[in-house]
Amino acid sequence: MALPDPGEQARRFIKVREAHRSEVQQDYVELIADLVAEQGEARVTDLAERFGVTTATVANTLARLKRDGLVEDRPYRSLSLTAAGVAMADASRRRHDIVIGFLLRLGVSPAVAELDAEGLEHHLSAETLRAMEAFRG
Amino acid sequence: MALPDPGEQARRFIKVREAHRSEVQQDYVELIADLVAEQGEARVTDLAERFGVTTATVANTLARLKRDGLVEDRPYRSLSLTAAGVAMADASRRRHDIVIGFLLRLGVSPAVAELDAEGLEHHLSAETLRAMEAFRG
DNA sequence: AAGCAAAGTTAGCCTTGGCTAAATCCTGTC
DNA sequence: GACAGGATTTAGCCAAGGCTAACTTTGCTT
Repeated sequence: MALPDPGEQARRFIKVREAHRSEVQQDYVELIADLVAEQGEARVTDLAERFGVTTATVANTLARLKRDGLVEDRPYRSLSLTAAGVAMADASRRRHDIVIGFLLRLGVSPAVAELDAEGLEHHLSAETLRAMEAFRG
Repeated sequence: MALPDPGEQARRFIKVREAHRSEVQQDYVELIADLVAEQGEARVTDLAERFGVTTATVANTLARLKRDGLVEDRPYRSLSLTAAGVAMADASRRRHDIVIGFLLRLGVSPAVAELDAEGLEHHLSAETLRAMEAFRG
């Protein structure tokens, strides 16, 4: 078990740190899209309840999403996504579904599949996602 | 595709945030253990190079690891782990190897397996790890 | 044994993403 | 049409984990 080349190893960790930076954004746009689809609107209170944080934290995070052009800036209005936000939400949802389906076929229980998918889905390369899609029990 | 129960969904996101908090610590103890095993010692410069950060960042992070009783506090000396640090490193390495082996059997290329494993390994429940161990091409 | 280069540490800054408390806005009810 | 209460935002705090720049320690070389 030789150690990897230092530069190669660094590239891996840098990749993980990059993934972390967009994780929260992806989770937010995905949940906003889901709420709009299911309930017609997404409110700050809903996000706070479902993420398990305070509404102040949601407001803080939304400010970054607005700054980055993912969420419409309409204070005191129901949340909605920009075109870029919708695109990110679609990609996130698709990936989320692939991971869930894969874990279920692997024999993981539904509850645990949903639990693990939430953390897993942000750290999968295109190649691994394809392998998961191709996998049939 | 109904939305999950709000409390259930919150528990998932809280779990991911908890995992994030120990990720860096696990990566550090694992790399320190590997370096000691392969090279006889682990130096701050090695960690910085392999994580892709500055030595100042490593020193900063090591201060937290020392505070938390995972790394021996011996300034200007080669790094070594406490008993707790060794235990965490062993668990991390075992999990890392399970994930790598699983991805390879799934058909993912070695380079991508190493890349994805680095992000993946911190978000797997015991059940999913068992399923990955049991999986044979 | 001195000096210098490399290694390590410290100081001070930034962003992210949590929090509480307080202020502000909106809305339904009377 | 006022107002109470719920929803939202703002202000100010904190820790983690990045950075640069400056300083200290170590250890090699001569």
